[in-house]
Amino acid sequence: MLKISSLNLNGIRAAHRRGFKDWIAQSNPDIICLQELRAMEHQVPGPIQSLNYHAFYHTAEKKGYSGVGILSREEPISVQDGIGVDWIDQEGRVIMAEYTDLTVFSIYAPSGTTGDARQELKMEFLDVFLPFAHQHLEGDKPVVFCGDFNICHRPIDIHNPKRNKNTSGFLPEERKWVSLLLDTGFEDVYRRLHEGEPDLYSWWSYRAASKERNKGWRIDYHMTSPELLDAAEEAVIEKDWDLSDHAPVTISYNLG
Amino acid sequence: MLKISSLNLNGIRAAHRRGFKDWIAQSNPDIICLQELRAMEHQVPGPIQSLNYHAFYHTAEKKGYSGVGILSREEPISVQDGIGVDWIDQEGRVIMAEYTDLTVFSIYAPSGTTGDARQELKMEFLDVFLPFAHQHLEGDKPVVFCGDFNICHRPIDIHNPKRNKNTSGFLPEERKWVSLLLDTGFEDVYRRLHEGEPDLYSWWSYRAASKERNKGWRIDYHMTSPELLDAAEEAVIEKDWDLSDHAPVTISYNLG
DNA sequence: CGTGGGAGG
DNA sequence: CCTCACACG
Repeated sequence: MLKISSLNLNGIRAAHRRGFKDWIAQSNPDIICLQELRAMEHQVPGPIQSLNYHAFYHTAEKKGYSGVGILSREEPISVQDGIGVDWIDQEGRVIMAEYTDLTVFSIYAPSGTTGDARQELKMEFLDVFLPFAHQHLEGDKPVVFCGDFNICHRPIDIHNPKRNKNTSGFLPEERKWVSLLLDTGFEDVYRRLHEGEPDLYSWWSYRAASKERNKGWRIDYHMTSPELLDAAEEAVIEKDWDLSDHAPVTISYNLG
Repeated sequence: MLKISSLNLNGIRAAHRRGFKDWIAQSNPDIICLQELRAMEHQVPGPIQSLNYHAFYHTAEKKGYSGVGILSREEPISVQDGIGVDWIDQEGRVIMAEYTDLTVFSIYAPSGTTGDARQELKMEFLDVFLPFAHQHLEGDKPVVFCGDFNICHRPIDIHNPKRNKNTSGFLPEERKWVSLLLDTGFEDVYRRLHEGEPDLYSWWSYRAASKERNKGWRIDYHMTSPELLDAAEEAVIEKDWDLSDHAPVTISYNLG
């Protein structure tokens, strides 16, 4: 069994203070895909650097901003940063680690909530991501794109679909993009293992006590090649931990 | 008896969180001279605005920076902001409240620790302050200039005089300025009531656990006209409170 | 509401 | 070390 977690940390230093190490000790994933490090590699807290994981980070040029990483018990065969577009790679939004049996990505799509300019860049990221993802889907290894896509797919994935239909993260063109991804070979494994179940979210605003009222969004995904859906045995959102405004999305894959 | 306190708050909002109201309730000064409000008047916490004091503030134009104020149980006859020099008055460093029996100032001298340019402005402030103070000394009412002068007068007023002899706040020209003030009619009342007593400080750096080791500086003063020295009965630095990096300097005057 | 940076102390 | 303003989410 291979346990893979995806977690937007909202600052690896803050998450460390909130018990990131305790969560690792308890949940014990084989691979952890991290987003929003909000730190340079040398700023990662020592206790996290000392964990018994191989660690790879792709940080943003801007300090305290974005950044992705992958931790894994097994040493990867190769690691690759970025997607090949300058502005995206300067923001530290894509990292890949290739293992013997599968390839893993940690993905952090831009947020569009701060204005039109950023929303346009978000759509540009999605446009660039789609062929990039397909190219890796056509490789001969199973592949999983874990991460914060900053999009809710369907009304069931958001606590208030009506009120948010014009909100970045739940816009028709964003939702269509996820549908397209799923119609062209990818599987939203968490949802496939929880079809029709409402109130399952991975992010809650820090405002207005959203989490205790479970007013959330499901914007963190494992987007996989088909064989990983078949391999998936359990998918959980670990919302009892308060590591950040996101919860870890953890899926156990039986790679046989 | 008239109890007057001087306190650099290092942010009135932070001081409020640290128990400013509790200190007032317990110490119960008649007049409180405040420095470093680091807030606009509308940002002063409601519970402080609701205290049974008349409150007057002279804030800086720059947000979150400097600012002085006077709280008093008695309503002043008049209040005056500033010293008549634009850059000083834009920084909110001087406020006066005139009462029936005395005139009270709250003073916040610039810090020179951030570089030569600010050190020069500090000296300019001191140059402007001296004739301003003397002009009020020659009025017919007792006068007290309470505040953070950002200068230690003598070796006894600082925990490490040798190491700090070239540090802003303990420079020869700054120390001479205080001597000049005291040689031309003003009294450092706290020191006069504690002649020769070492280890009495009003400020401790937040770094290196300075306060618990009492590695401090005495930079907060009541500088008074001579009749107020005669009236002074008790002078205490209330260092048991942790309201900011400064402690209240509280003196009880018997105005007969 | 919360994180991180940076100025100012 | 601490406070505040600001950018970003």
